[in-house]
Amino acid sequence: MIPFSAAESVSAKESCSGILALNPLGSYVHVHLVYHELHAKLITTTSISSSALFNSLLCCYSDCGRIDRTLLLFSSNSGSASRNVVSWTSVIAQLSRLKKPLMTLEVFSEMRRNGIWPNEYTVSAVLPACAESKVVRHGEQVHCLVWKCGFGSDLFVGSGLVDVYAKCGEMGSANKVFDEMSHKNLVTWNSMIVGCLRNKRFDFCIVLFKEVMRDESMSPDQVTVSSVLSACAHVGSAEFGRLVHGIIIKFGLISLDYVRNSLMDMYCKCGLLDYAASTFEISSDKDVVGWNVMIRGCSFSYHFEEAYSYFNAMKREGASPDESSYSSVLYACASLATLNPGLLIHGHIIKSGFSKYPFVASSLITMHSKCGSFINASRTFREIETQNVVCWTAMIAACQQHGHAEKVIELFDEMVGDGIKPDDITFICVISACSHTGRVEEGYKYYNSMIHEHGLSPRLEHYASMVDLLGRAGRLKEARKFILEMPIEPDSAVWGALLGACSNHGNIEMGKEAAARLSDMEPNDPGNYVLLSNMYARNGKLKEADQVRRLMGTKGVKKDPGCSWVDVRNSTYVFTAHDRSHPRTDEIYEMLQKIEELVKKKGYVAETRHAMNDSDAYKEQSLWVHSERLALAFSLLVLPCGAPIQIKKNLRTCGDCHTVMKLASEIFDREIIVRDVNRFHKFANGLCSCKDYW
DNA sequence: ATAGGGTTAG
Repeated sequence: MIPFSAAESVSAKESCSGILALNPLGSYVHVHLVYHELHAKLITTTSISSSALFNSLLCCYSDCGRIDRTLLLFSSNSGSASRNVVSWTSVIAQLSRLKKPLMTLEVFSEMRRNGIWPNEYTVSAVLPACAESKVVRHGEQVHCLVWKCGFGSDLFVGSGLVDVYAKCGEMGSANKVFDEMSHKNLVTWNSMIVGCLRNKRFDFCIVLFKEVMRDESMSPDQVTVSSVLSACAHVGSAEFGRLVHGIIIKFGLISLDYVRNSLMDMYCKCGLLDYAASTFEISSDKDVVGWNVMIRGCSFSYHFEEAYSYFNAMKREGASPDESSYSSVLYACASLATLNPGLLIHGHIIKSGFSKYPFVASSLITMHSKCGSFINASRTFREIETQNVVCWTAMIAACQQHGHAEKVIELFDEMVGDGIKPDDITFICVISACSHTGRVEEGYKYYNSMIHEHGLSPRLEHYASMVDLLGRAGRLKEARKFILEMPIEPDSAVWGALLGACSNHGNIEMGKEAAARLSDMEPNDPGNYVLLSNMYARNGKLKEADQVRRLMGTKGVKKDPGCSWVDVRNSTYVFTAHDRSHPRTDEIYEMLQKIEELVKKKGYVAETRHAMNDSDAYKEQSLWVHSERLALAFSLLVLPCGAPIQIKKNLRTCGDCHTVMKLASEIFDREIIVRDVNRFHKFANGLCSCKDYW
């Protein structure tokens, strides 16, 4: 047996470090074996009495990425005097770096129970774990220790404390620590900027950034600029974003992936797709996040086809899509509402094995649902191994979208039975389903259970859904009372729901009140004027209706044109009202006339309440050039007999058109569905040649 | 020590 003195061991350790330094990559296994031999010798010779030796060995295992070994070595020496503050700190820092906040805090308090006081390094190691735990109490306790030990002026400790308070949402405390720090460096400022970002204080984020720029002793780094760009994206300030772009170039940060991707994201979210694209073009090596920013970014500007082609370009250039890429491209496919591209992506996902990821799976469900295939959506849902809330909610939404209200409730109960906690969006779907099918009491029941059983506080969207629920059922007074008793300020969606209900149930007085509130909030929103005008028109007050329309004219408020589109083979054909741009327009109008005759024979009478000028004949005529009817005529003309017809719309379809579609479905004996897909979806007027996107 | 992209609704 070789006698082993502490001094010899330390030098042995140093030679091991030498090996590690010589082989920075790839030889961890080898080094690890050397440490094992060393460790074995130590055990067989003597107890590890030197703390320097003990701590070195702890560090060695850490360097080899063997936290299991570190913990084993550490706990097997629990009685040893060599476990000093440095060894505790070493273990704490390792656990903290591995993002195991609860274990880190557990070891930290065990250290305190052992009567060991932390040093500055221990505190800076444990603070990220406090931040990660999101429990402010943990941070506060460490803060107390900082006071007791007098570490308050340490730069690392101070920056760590700012970070803890900011991540726990305590911006007041973060600000206080920040202000009281006598020395600050860029990391301190960055922690504060990042904190504001996380707490949605975007304006303050920009203010702090300006202060960093004014201070000549500091230069912004990639963290500073990425964070401030994210703030610009959130407030939609392209002007300041462009300024930051200049600063990035000036400080030579443009070559960094992080920075470029944040810049592109900012431009996308501010609607400047071209700027984003040209920044992306100059990247020599495009990483996966960059591609993802562009794929998602196109959808922000409703350029869904472009999003799809970015995805294809990404594959062509050999980059590997990740979960984020698939979720983003599926969002674009869902918005296109055309099944083909979505099916192709689904194929890629199955091949690459990504279908088991919940993010991807929920996007798949939504894509199938919005592209019209409820069966595909349910099949996808059932094939997921572990469904999370978002998957369940996506499926519940799919049932809602396809009019299966009973299934919504069935699924919701099943989900809760499976121990999955519903979130705020789940409840919006469930309440909407109740609303559309007149289940007022059930809707109320779910609303109350959301608050009392599931501990969620209602947001504006929930209030709007509840007003819609009551309003649709004609319980207008209750709906109004509900609004007045809301604990938060109602928004336009809430008042809009009431106005819509007043219009449907002919309560002009209450409708006027809602409209007045709406015009205070959104004086330039065309939808509100249309709602009000329609309310007057359908309740026989044509003069007032006309006045509202005139007011729109004088104020220069314009309604977006409605359009409908159908997919035939690999092309999408778009129609607006009065559209005559298609080469087969004559045939389309002939077919339209034929439909009109046939539905009239079946007892159709035009509902002319909405239109308000001139004679009934004129009003009826204007109904017959609605875009969905043109799309219907076109589909009957070009699709094979018996093939189902799916018409998509960007705006809400009127009741009269629904009647026509229902009758036509009986007459022609085929499935005819009109779906309101995406009210933001804008196509160019007339025929849309859909290029070679799919 | 601090940092970029994503899922579900209307």
